[in-house]
Amino acid sequence: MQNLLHNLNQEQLQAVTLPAQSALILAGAGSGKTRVLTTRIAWLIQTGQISSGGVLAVTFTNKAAKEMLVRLSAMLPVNTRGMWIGTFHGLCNRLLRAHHRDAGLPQTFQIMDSADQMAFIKRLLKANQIDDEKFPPKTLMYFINSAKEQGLRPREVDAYDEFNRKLVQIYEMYEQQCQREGVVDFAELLLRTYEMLVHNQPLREHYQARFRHILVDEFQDTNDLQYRWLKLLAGVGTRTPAAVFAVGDDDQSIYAFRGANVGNMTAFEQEFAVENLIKLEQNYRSHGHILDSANILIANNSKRLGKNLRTDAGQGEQVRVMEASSDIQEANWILDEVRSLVREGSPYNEIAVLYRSNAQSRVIEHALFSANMPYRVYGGLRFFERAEIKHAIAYLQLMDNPHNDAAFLRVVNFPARGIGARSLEQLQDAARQHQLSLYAAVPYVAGKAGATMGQFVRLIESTRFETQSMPLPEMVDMVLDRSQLKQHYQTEKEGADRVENLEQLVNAAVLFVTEEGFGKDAPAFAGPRAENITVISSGDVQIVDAEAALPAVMSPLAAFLSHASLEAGDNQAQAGQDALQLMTVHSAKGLEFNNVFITGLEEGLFPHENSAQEEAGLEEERRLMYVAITRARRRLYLSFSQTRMLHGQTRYNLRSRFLDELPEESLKWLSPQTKPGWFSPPRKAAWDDNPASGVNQIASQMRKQGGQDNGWRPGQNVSHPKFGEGVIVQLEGSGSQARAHINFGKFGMKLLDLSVAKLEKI
DNA sequence: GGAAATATATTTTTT
DNA sequence: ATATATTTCC
Repeated sequence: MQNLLHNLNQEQLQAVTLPAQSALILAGAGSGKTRVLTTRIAWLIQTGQISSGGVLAVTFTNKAAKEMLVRLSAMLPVNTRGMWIGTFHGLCNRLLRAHHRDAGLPQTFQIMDSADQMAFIKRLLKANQIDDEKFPPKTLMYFINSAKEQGLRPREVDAYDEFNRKLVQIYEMYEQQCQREGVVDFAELLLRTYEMLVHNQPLREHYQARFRHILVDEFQDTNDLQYRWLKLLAGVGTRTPAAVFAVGDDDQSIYAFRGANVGNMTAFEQEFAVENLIKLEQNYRSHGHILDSANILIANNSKRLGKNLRTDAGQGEQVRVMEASSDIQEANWILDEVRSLVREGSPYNEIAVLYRSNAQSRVIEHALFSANMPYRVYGGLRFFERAEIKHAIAYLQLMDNPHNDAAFLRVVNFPARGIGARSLEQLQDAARQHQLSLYAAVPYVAGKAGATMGQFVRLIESTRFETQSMPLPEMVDMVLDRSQLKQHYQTEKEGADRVENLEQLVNAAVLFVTEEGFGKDAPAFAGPRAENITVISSGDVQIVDAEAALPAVMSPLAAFLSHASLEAGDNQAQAGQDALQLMTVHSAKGLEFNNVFITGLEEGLFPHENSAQEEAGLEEERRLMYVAITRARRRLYLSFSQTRMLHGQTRYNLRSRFLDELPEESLKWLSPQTKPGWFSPPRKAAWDDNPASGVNQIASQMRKQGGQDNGWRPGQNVSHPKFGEGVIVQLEGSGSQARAHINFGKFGMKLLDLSVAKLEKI
C-alpha cells in the first residue's frame, strides 16, 4: 500500500483515495492523469473494497486501454486479462457477444468500420435507385450516426420536411439491411448495448450490481450516447448507484466536431451527485515559460471549469517565435533548428513538428527528405486498412458469416474470376426478390453467371470445411492460399509489399491468440469455452455472466475479426529508428516531447477558417493550441509564414491571433518583429541559404501575379474602417471592376470592390 | 479487366 | 497542387 501511494502529491493522493462515490477529477495536461486512474484501481482492489472483476474502466483508444493494463499489472499481482478494461466499443462488443440473443443479434455479427459503413450506404442507395446527388452518402452517414448518438431509431426521429422524411426512410432501410447481413456499425455497438440493458431488467441489474466502480478516462470526449450508457450502467437513480470516477480536462476538449460534448462534465457533476471535484494542477512536464503561455492563452476562453497549471521546474527557456516569408522558408528554418538541437545532443524522436492540417506536412517533408533527415509522419494508412488486408479479412468474414454482402462483393471477383457487373446485377435482383443475402441468392441465378458464382460459393464452403478444426493462424494462412490472394499479389509486379503484409497478417493472428489467451490450438471456429461461462440464476431468469476475457465470449475467429475492425493498428509509419516526429496537433494529444515546433500559426489555418466564424469553434481551436503548447517539456518553437501554398494557390495570411494572446515576456522573437501581415523590407537572413526560397521567390511570384497595379497587389497590408487590418490575398477584374479578396483575420475573408471600399495601405 | 481521362474536394479522427 | 473517386474508352 505504501508503495502504491507514496509517490503521489497531495491532490493525486486525495483523488486516489476518495470514498466510493462519484467524483470528477479535472486533470490538467501533464498532471499524472493515467497514474491517478490506475493507482485508484489498484488501491480499490488492494484495500479490498472491490474485486478485480467488479471494476469497469473505459477509455477512448485501445492505446490508452493497453497502457492502463500494463501499468496496472505492474502494480498488482492480478490477471489483468480478465478485467473489464477497454474502449467503449470493445466493452460493448464483449457484452453483445455474450448476450447476442438478448440484443437480437446473430452470434456471428460483424463490425463495420467507417469505410465499410460508407461503402454500405453507397451500395444501399444504388440498390434502391436513390439519387446520390440529392442524398449524398456523406450526409446520410452523418445523419444516421448522429441519430444513433442521440439514441434515436428511425421511428423516433422527428422529420419535419420532405427531405428529412426521406433521410429517415433511408435510415430505416439501412437498419434492415444491417440486420439482414448481420453487421453493426460503431455507433450501433453502443446503442444496441444501451437498449439491451434498458429493456432487459435482470441483465441490467446484474451488471449494475457487478460494476460498483466505474472509471472513465478522457471524460471530456464522451458523446451523448456514451454519457447515457454510463448513466445506465452506473444505475443513476437507483438506490445503489455505482461510484463513477471521471477523469478529464475541459481545456483539452478538441473533438466536438465528432460529437464529443464537454457539457457532459457539468451534467455529470449534477446528475451523478458529485461531491468531490478535484483539480490536478501540478504539472510534471513543462517548464515555466511554456506553462505560462498555455495558461494565459486558455484564459481567453469563456466556458471553462477553471484550472491553472503550475510547475516546480523553473521558468526554463523562453518560447521561440519565428516569422518566415514563405512556407518553404519555414520548413528550411525548422531543418536548421533541428540540426542544431541534434548537435546539442537531442535525439530526433524528442523533437516533434506539429501542424493544424495534414496538407501542411508536404513542404516540411520535402525539406527533410532533401536533407536526408530521418522523420516519421503519423496518420497514414493503418495495417488493417490496407487493401490487401481488407481483402483477406473479407474472406475470413465470409467464413464466419457468409451473409455479409459487403465482404461478398469485395472479394467475389478478386482475384478476378470472370464475375462482372452483369452477373452481379442478376445476383442482386435475385437477392432482392427473395429477400436473401447475395451469398444465399447465388442458387437463384441461372446460366453461366450462376455457375461461376456457384464456384465461388463452393470455394468458401470447402475452405470452411477444410479449416474447421484448425487454429486461427493456420486457418488464416490456408485462406490466403485457397482464395488465391497471395498468388495474385505474387504475380503482380509491385505486389511484394502486399505479399509481405499478408504474411504479417498470419503473424498478427499468432500474436493475437497468444495475447488474448486463446489456447494455442483452439480451433478458430470454436465458440466460447464452456468453462468460462458462469450461469447465474436471478429469480426465474438465468443470466449468462460475461467474463471479460475474450475466449469466454467469442471464437478466436470472431475475436480476430472484431480486433481488425476495432483496432486498425498503428497509424504511424516506419517505427523503430530514431526519427523526427511529424503529426497534426490532434494526433499529438496525449504525447510529450522535449522539443516541439508548432508551425503555420496563421489566421485561416490555425485557427482554421472554418472554425473562426463561431465563438464555439474558435474556442475549440484555442484549446487545440493549448494542447499543442502543453506537449513541450523544455523548448517550444512557434512559427508562421507570410505566404503559403494552399490548394495550388499562394495565400497571404495574417499571423494567428493566438500568438498575440501569449505573454510577451515568455516569448523570444527570432525574426525581427513586423506589423502583423506581409511585407517587411527585404532582409538577408542567416537561415535563408536557399536562394530560390524566401523573399526572392515572393518577389518573382509578385512579378507573375502583379498585373495592373494601382498600388494594389497581393500581400499588401491594408486597413479598413470596419474590418481593421487585413492582407490582400487575390486581385480580380480591372479598372472600376477591380475587386480584392482580403483576409481580415477575425472578420474572415472579404471580397471588396476596390473603387468603393475605403481601404488604406499600411 | 484495366488503363486513361475527367471530375471533385481539400480541418481535425477514433472506434 | 494533389489525391481520390468516378466515368469512359480500348
